[in-house]
Amino acid sequence: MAKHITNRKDDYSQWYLDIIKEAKLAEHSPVRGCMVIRPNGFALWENMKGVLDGMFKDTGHENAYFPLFIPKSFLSKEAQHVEGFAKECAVVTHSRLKSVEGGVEVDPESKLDEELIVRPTSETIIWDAYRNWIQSYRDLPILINQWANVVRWEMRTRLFLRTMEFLWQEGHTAHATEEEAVAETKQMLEVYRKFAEDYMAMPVITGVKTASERFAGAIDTYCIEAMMQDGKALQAGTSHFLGQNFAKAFDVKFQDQDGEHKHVWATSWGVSTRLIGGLIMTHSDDNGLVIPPKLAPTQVVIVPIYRGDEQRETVLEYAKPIKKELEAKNIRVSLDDRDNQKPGFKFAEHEAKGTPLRIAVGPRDIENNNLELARRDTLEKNIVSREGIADRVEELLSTIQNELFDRAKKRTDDSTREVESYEEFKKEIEDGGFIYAHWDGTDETEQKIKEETKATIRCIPLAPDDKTGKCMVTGKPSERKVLFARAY
RNA sequence: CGGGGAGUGGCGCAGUUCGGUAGCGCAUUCGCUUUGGGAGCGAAGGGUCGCAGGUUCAAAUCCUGUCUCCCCGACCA
Repeated sequence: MAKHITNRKDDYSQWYLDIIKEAKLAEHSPVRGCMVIRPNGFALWENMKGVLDGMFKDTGHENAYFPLFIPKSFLSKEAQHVEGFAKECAVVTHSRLKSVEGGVEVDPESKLDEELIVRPTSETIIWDAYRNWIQSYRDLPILINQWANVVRWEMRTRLFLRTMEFLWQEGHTAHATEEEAVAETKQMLEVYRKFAEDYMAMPVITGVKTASERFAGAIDTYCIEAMMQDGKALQAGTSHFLGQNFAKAFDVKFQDQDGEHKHVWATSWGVSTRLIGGLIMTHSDDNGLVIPPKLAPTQVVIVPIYRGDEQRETVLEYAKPIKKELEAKNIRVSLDDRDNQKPGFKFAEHEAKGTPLRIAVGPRDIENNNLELARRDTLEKNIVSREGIADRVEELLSTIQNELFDRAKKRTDDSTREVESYEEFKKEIEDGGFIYAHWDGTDETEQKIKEETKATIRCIPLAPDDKTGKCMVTGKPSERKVLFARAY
């Protein structure tokens, strides 16, 4: 049998690329570091967007859109923010091309007075707008999200995980009080956790970033961290408490009930197409992509099996009502009636694409009033009765969703250890996974660990931990263990 | 920016050591047979061998230059 996907353990990078290629999710573009998202990949993204967007609206947010271009001067207003993004910005300097012999060149006459930056994130342009929108405490809070593309001029890229241009959502909120902004930050982190775990079936650890890993311009960066099958961690979403940094930089004040003029409090939060990379690396196997049912563009595929035109008609007539029954339950189902591919090819193809359930019907099944039901996640096949198929499928989709999470959770838990000594840490980190260890809270120690072991502090978990101890490196007192891993 | 690898029909590759005028698999098109795990046979179409110079009677192959992509690092969602 032809096999197109590399073994995971053999070469994880190649395996990851094979999955994307075989599932037709995306491919490299002619422009370095950019990505063409193919229809299969985009359909998945749209489903993810749909769920997230609903969750944002449920928490009182609304969508808006801000410009792609940011005047250079805006980026220089918040010192830390510039520091963080200056090194990776695409800059527009001219507005015209002109024809020359053999092609076109930039018209030097069209040089812009002020260069434009292609947004690496939209805090600055949004806060410039908020200044005009906010006068009174009655104008607050502002709870806005935007779906957009951003550009970060990365040195090294990987499909979905890090591309120069990527799609994301960025929420930007403004509040009258610190407490409210902090609550918003935590609320959105919880939205992300819920989405990752309940929809992507990807277990995550929630926590706060250390100072060195913090978003440029934030007071606190909260994050969700997931563990991939190769033992590396993936930052899957961030929610930032920005304090009054941007309000001060863009002079955004409001008059409070007490008549005082105050700077507003801010948050921002985002998740990106990187989530697709996380989804791939969490569930896929050596047969291809595995998509959790809740997000799968196609949840069930029906593959007819027949010999000759006459049988084809019979089988399709048997299959069509099944499709209708499933659709009546809002199950996303497709009937693969292509006549130019054999069933075996279709089986393999739908496995590569990650369709959660497959129903095969042929003369044998019709005769016995049966169907063959195959799970993508476990590759189990069962002959089941035609009667009550819709209920069975509905239940099975839910089972698959839950079991995908349980398996990923077990894998994550199994890969999570606690260590006491630095020696032990150095040894354990080689096996990948999450490691809890004591840390003295200093930047220097964190840096030293990173240089010596390539491991970073993924977060200081929100989950309570009252076990005090001593830093594994310096022996200085530590209030709690923090989460380490090598990361993407 | 450092280290490694690669550019040859749409895709994946062989051919380069030792120059002789381009080949294989998949895909595509047509025909017939097939269809319960990536079909078989027959026929056909499709490539100025990344680009630019040079050596030579002759260059995918040798020399010089150059561009691009991928992987591993540094940087980062």
